[in-house]
Amino acid sequence: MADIARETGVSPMTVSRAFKRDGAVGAERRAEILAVAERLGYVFDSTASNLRSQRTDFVAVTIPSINNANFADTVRGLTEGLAERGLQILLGATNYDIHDEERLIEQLLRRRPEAIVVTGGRHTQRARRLLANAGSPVVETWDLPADPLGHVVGFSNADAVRGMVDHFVAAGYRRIAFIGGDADRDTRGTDRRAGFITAMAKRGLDATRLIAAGVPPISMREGADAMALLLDQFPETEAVICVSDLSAFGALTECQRRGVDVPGRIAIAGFGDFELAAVSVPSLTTINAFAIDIGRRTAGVILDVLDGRQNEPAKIVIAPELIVRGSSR
Amino acid sequence: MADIARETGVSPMTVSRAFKRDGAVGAERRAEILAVAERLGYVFDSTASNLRSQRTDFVAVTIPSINNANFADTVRGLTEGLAERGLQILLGATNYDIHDEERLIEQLLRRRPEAIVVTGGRHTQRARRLLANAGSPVVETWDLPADPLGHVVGFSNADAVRGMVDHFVAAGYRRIAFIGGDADRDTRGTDRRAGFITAMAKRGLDATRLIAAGVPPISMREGADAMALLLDQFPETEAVICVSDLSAFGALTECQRRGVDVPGRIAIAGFGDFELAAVSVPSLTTINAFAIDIGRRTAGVILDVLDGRQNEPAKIVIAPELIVRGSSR
DNA sequence: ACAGGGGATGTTATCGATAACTTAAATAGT
DNA sequence: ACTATTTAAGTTATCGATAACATCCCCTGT
Repeated sequence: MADIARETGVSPMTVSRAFKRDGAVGAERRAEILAVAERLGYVFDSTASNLRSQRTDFVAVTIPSINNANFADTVRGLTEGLAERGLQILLGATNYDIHDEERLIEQLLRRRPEAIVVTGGRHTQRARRLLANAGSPVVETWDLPADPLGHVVGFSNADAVRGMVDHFVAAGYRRIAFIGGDADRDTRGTDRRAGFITAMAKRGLDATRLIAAGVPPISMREGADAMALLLDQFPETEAVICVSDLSAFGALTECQRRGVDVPGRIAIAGFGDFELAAVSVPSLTTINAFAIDIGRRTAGVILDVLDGRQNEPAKIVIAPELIVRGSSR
Repeated sequence: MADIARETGVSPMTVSRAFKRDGAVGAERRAEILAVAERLGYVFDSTASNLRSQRTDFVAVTIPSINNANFADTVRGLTEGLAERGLQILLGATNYDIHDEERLIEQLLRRRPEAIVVTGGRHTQRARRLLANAGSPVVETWDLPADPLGHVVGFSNADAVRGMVDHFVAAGYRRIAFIGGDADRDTRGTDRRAGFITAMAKRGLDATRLIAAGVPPISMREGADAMALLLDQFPETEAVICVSDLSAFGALTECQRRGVDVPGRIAIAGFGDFELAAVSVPSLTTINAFAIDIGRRTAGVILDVLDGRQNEPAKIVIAPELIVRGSSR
């Protein structure tokens, strides 16, 4: 900046102002400064700006995996919502592990983000403390934690699956199974299974047809393997709810390989309304959790908080939508 | 740090050293300092560190879309390879648009990354200038640019599709079509189509069965629409190569909806070896571009450059693998 | 016993932009 | 015509860690 200032015959402060949107600089002078900067190949150094202004224009985001269309959609909604204010996403993946999450959160907080968005409401004790002390707004998403750390934009995974069970029972299915992972690593998956069990139990139905298909998040392949197990172990099953559309699709393909009619012999439901679910043959009954809206609404909350329009912890409840398609009645 | 120093009875410099891996601090003293820091709820402030040390421990990465399993895999490979050195990924999406890419690159360079990884070898003139002047190593991936900016880890998209055409011709197919997007936004998609055309032309085969199915990247749905068009316009087609596995799967489902036998009546191939391709029924013939290896190798190049083990521009050529599955002979 | 070397610690100045304050000029208002 | 207000600059000090250099102490070898 000093070079540009010398070249233009102004003070460095004026150069600094020329690089800000609302900087108090005359229009032609600003144009000249920016032209000189471009000619010299100058690129603004935000590390200095970050330190002095105590603003980084980062929003930290943790998601379980970047290779998941649902979370990617949430990130997209966030990115779009925050871009207009010049806020950049600093993204990290937790690999569905709350200890990895703790490490990641600490790393991210060192960068002094303006806000931090986490996926889910279950964290290690230390992660909770770090977030509470961070001084920046915290938003928990994709869940409705009983004891929120700050703001919440999400829904109850358990309730969503309960809705699916209710629908299946109303449609006449009774012997219903659940396919999920074999550990509590993926807290959303665990909540979905819990929702299945309570909904079945409430109606006096057998809630023990549970297939565990590998370490969460389970893949299409694992969904297929799970369906194979299910057909062997519980051949009388009429319908199966899978923890995600990916495993549901895998399960569907296993039926196709075995010549098992879907939905005639067995109905299948997934979760997440991935594009796959709409396109596959048959298309998949599923639950749309409005992933991109979670991102958009989260961005809205963050902007409101940073602009002082929102002071109380926000709680935005997304209502997942049941989508009945060809894989079930 | 000053507070911790006072509390512990050492100088701030010693506290600073205690937070570095190889800092010259006695083991018990370091433990005491870290304990005091934890008790005070101190979180290291990297903004100051970034400025003074002129190191950010960021590696900037631009990908076309985060909602793509291939690019997500590359990011995963990168993340894993760089994590051991404490390097964090700063990720941005270009939306398959080189003008968005230019803006993104400028934004990212302001953060002074240690290196920058871009997807593809086609950039705006200004983006090229920015990258060339950045002073940090540049790696172009997922392509083999004729005029590289720096390091390259990739493969020829055109050659990969040529290999697929060769295979199809060897398998006896002659009337072969290509399904892709309708614009040159996605340069990899454009290269793949070009590879198809030259390979067909070289063999004297009709290379005009080209279906454009919407703005790249084309979705499963658009792949299905494209297959509908193809079956109407060129009903004699024996095989179709799709720009990606997603569109190939969409195309497959359209055949299933219409009762068109795959591969009996028409063969289908995709690109990318997404999990979908291995699981679907029939499974999809495709090309594995080893996305995760691109990420790993790129991480390797970056570490080599930063450690001074690599001074010349690296050119790492990945050999895509043809995977023949049930959707073709 | 003493030079030489390495490990642990302290001191000082600095990274590069900008917040906060001040000043000068221009414009508006009565 | 003269004060009040706005606009466009300049000055100075600072954000918080750390590079670079200096110091001290302990250990080793001869």
